[in-house]
Amino acid sequence: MRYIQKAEYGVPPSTSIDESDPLFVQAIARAMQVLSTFHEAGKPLTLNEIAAAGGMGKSAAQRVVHTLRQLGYIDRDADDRGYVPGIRILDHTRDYLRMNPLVARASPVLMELRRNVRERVDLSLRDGLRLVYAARLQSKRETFFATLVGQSVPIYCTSGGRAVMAHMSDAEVDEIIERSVRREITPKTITDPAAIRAKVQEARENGYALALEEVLQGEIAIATALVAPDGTPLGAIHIAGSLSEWDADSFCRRFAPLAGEAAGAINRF
Amino acid sequence: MRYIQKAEYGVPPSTSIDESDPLFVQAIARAMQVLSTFHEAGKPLTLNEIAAAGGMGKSAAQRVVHTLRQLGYIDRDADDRGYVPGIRILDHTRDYLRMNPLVARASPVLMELRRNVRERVDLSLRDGLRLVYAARLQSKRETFFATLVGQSVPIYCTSGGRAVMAHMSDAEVDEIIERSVRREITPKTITDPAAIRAKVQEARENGYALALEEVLQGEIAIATALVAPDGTPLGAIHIAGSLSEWDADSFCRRFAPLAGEAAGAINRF
DNA sequence: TACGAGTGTATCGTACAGCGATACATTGTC
DNA sequence: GACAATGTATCGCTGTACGATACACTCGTA
Repeated sequence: MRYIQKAEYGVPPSTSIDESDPLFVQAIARAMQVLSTFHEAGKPLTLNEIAAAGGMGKSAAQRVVHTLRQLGYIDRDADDRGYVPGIRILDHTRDYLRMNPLVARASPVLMELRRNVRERVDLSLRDGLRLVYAARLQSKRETFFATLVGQSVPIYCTSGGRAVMAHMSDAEVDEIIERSVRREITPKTITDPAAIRAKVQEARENGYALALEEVLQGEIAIATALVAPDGTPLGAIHIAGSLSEWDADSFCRRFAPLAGEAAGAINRF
Repeated sequence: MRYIQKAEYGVPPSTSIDESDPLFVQAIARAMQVLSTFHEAGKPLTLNEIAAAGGMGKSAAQRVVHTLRQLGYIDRDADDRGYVPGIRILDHTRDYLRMNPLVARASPVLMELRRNVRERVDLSLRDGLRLVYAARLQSKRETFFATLVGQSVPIYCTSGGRAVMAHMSDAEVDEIIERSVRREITPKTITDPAAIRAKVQEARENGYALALEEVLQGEIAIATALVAPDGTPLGAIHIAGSLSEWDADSFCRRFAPLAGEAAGAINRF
């Protein structure tokens, strides 16, 4: 039985450290930490692995896993060889998507956009230094796992990220660049701060952002930002295609106006 | 700012009661219960509402919410009017989908199926008395919210549910029918035990299950079961279309063989 | 077939984490 | 301007969750 690679580019948590907060319930934190262990996992985990990864004793892990299992948030693997995330998680997924007003507003527009664009269309939301995909409308050729809800990518080297940064002050942009662990995800990934700033500036001028093979070989993507009424960027709309079918110029000429229209429709309520 | 209806047909948990289990950490249970409060919510919740819904005191709710907020599993509403689920939830969504072997195996087949079928294609997984949608490939006309990952439907009155029941013993089927809270979700919903058993029997003979407007007006759906090597049904593949474009006969003639093929391809590893 | 290293499970006395009542500060609604 | 909501903070007591340890079981290997 094969399991899918982790392949998570963005830094997951960052969750700034919390200590000696009288309202902070550490049992809950541990539970979430145990669940988060799976972020790094490529296969079902054993109790000891969970304990080790979470920096807790075996007993603690035992209790937490036991409890989460009772509740359906953790399951035994089909072959009874380890623990995997449980299906109850999906209930919360639905709640999140349903109660996020941006997703709610964006969705019909996104569907409409997908009708006019035969390429992949995504909606991503900003979370710290990364963008998390909340809705993904696949094009025909992709694999499902390239388009998972919940997948996240770094801000510094993606079209969506740059679209978002374009709506920030230079200071904020610098801070993001600074705090991001920049690495060459592909050979084409731009990691140099000055170069990133230039791409952001370019996005400001064009009204959309462009990224070429910076996260995935052969992929071209453009994005436009979704902003709150006060101008704060909240996420982005992406259109992604293959360089085997498009060159950068024609891709932009064709899709930039559509992406811009869509973002505009969403941004003015 | 509008929020999406809850519209959850299936009974969410069932989570059999647990008492005085020495390994059971109630703080964790409370955390999950707080998160589950959103299942029933149509709008951002206040602390008091959360406390009341969870049957806990205000202080307890305060601590739990505070903690979950620190960790990113709960956020303040955009207008700062209440609490909503946080984005960190999506990270776990990804883990679940990625580490579920059935989803992994089924996905490519599903994509292929969608290519040949211009209608909506879904993958659902069984959880007790309900089916939870794990992957949804929209057709052109639907709204996004009709096709949310994590949405769940009852087994007793859906095509997928009947496909699943078709692979169970009569006793098991009866138990499901018995324990389900059967109500007429639409006027066409079949709630009579004998009638349900007949539909299951029909599914056994045909190799696929059919449901007409039992959950959604105007919707026709057929489904085939996904089974474990030992024969236990784990979920189903659905193809759903509109009765404004199809009559039942031609829908089945056209799609039943495709659905059968797809399920077959998945079931033999 | 016997070993041993790895699983998951069960038990138990103790300390301190989390409990809940209560009081306060802030908002916006009538 | 008074009121009924909201979210926030404080504080002693108690019972929950802690972690060490011992056990049962399933593997793969020798």
